[in-house]
Amino acid sequence: MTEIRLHDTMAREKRVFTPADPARVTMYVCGPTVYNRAHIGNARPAVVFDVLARLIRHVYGAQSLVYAANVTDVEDKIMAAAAAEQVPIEVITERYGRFYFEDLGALGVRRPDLVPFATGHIAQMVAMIERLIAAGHAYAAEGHVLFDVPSWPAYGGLSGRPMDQMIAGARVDVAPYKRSPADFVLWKPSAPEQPGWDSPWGRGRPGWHIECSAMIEAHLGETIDIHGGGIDLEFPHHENEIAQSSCAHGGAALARYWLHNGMLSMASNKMSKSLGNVVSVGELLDQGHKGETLRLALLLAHYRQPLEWSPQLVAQSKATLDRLYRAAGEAAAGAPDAGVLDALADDLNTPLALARLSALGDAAVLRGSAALLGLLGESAEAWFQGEGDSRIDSLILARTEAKQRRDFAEADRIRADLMGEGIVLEDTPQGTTWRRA
RNA sequence: GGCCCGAUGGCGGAGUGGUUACGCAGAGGACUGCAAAUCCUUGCACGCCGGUUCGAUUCCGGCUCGGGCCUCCA
Repeated sequence: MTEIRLHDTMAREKRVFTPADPARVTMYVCGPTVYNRAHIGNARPAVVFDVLARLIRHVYGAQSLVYAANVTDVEDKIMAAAAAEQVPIEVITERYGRFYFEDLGALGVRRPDLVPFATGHIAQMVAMIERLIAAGHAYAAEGHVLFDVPSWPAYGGLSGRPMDQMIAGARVDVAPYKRSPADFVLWKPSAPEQPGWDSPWGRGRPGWHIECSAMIEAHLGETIDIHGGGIDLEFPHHENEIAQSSCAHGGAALARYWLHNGMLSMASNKMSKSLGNVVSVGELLDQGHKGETLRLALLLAHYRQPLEWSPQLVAQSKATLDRLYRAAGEAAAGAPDAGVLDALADDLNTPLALARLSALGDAAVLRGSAALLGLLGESAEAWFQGEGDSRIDSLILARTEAKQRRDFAEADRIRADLMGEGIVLEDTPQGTTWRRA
């Protein structure tokens, strides 16, 4: 069996991956807060962990993996978006939740096995909070419930931040109801016009971190194999998840391997809505880029490295796919190449896997290997031509006839006109084909 | 200020204690009516300063630069 090695953020090194139960590998990845259209940076973890899911299924069996990714559908930004449109939050979350999965689908991302929504798990969150209070790790104060960070000495292990230093370094105004500046909210009160649920602490809503802990427990268990997400979630989100889950489970580890993808940048800064340097997946698709081109662009760099998004990156991705599809032709997928598989098994080294992919000579092996990356999923004809076009076909016929009577001026004029439309003609021994540039 | 990560050729991007991938772009050639595609050939790099070593791009330290995070926030 192929040995998978993964870089574990907790251990800060690559470790051999050994699932607790190879027949049921559990993976959880933090998903989106659905209040607007996903940008291409948001798509990176989805694509990266989709590749990991494909790899695990290849190695351990198609039915071996239980992959869950949440949707946060109650959060202050959602409330703000709903207020701006004067609609209930469900209108916002339903709309952007659907966009999210449409966009990811275009990128070839398979829907995770489980997609839990936060609002569907309020009861589990309340129950977990009650257990944390009973265990002495949380306390209620002024309608809030806070996690008592000093009660959990191991806090900070993932991000490498000693607790005392964080308390000393707190630079924001500390809410008066907090016992320690490091304490974080598990539950907060809702004003009458805000979405809320009844709880032992009054009508309110959950804090951001508790939803992941509760949904992981509900769907995957106390200790999962892999927990993933963007590196920007390492602290505080994942640190807080660990504290909540470990304290609710008698100290049991939340995850055995922690994986974090690097950030996508644009104009040399992290792509983020607050900075405004974003480009949405929808925009890119509307510009005519194929989803697969965007997917490959995200896989051109190793997942832990930062990646600068640029038109050149997309162009390179497109050129690479053109070449791979030419090599793949209409072959059916065969068994994947061992070199490609090994590259992916080595902490998802997609750049090395792609280099080895380029060197493959057998079209069937190429198809099968690319499938591990979720690439080359369509026929070469569909990739290059899309839908049939009778107008172009007739122009090609006219050009062929011109060539036959050696009227090259006319033939070149037709070719140049089509080139102006972004249609490239290629003469082969079997006749003339066309593709979009 | 604190914690963490990174620095490879025009661009993207692997990897390695000693012969330094691969892709894109570029150059030359073959092929073509001319192109395109394809094939062949080819130029171009390991941030700076020390240390360890027979030998460092690779290990260690410092520096510089860049990026991420620093708690109900993105």
